[in-house]
Amino acid sequence: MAKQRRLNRELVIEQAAALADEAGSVPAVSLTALAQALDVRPPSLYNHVDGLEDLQYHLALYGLRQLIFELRQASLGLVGREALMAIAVAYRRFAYNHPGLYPLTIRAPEPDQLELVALSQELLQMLLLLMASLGLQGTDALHAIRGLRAVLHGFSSLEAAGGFKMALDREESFRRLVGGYLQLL
Amino acid sequence: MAKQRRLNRELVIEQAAALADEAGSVPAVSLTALAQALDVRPPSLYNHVDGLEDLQYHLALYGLRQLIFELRQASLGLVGREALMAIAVAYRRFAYNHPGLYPLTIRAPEPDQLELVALSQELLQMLLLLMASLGLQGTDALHAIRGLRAVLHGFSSLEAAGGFKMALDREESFRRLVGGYLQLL
DNA sequence: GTGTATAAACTAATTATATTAGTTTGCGTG
DNA sequence: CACGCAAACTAATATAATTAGTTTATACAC
Repeated sequence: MAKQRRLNRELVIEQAAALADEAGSVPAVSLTALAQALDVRPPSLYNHVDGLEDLQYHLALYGLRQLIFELRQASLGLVGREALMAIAVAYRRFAYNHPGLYPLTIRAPEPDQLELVALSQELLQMLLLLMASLGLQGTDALHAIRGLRAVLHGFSSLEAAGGFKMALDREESFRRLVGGYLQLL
Repeated sequence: MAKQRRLNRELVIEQAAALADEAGSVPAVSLTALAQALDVRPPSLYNHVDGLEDLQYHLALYGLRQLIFELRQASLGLVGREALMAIAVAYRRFAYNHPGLYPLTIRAPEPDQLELVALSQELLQMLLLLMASLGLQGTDALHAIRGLRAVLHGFSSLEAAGGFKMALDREESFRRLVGGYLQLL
């Protein structure tokens, strides 16, 4: 019953992501709680992750990778406003389903966080292509992307934070907001 | 040099707010750091605040009160889209100037947090009046308010998080997004 | 003015967390 | 099959929040 080797970084990150989403928050994932969930002593985690900060960095990578994947899936084969609407729906769903992971996908990467920078670029590239399919280029496209992100992040994070508790259809609010915004482009 | 009585809850909250905004984050305000800034031992803070959670609750109140005040100031004497644009500018500025306090103004109040609920109502009421001045009522007004909040919170929080680091005028992005949204109403 | 009750500070101790150092051991590779 | 490494461990340290119990400044009654 001792010192079995069964962990690796991926398992650690996955378990941490599960805990974060269950708890609905990142700081709820302590190394102690994570170690407990993995049936291991806290120091053992340092074999796979370089402390709490590093764990959160890898969680951010994990979350952003998954978000990009789901957005890509959602927009497969679509172009223009249809593609953007599909992305909007997928974005909102991701934030809703992953209240722990989602906030990590937002923080801007430091220049030295190479993988995170690369993923951000990837997402930007994907949106640039879609904007182009809609006829937008250059600074117009960039302003449009900033606006889209603001709209999606704003709605999704307020919703995830329980901000829309009034008895009023949230789907309808989302449709009006995103539909309206896409019309503007 | 001993046991002078000089603190009260207001001083404690104000210092905590200052620390939070300096550090740009709420969790950076530990009771230890706060006590140090006030030249007091950590347990002494319990005479004014009922622990860390209670401190953060009062910080949220403090922040939301200030936000509402600034939004009100900004829209004084204005109606319709002009008023909403003024509010948008003030909202963004608040988030930018108070990176520590701002996130606290977002979390939805629990039903038992009476003062916070009241402040939320106050803000909602203010926006409802402005929407009415624009001819919007009932569910249309509510959807419009949700959209506005999403737009403002989305842009402001992404900006405050350092999310718009590309060399592209942030003012212009903001003008386009908010101007466009107000046109839709 | 003096005495006293209270509020606000304190010290001391407990619990929980992250982290480091140093040790043991399972297990794949040569 | 032995041997080295990686991954687990134990032990210990530092910082944070919190509680209990103690001291004392100060406001107010008399």
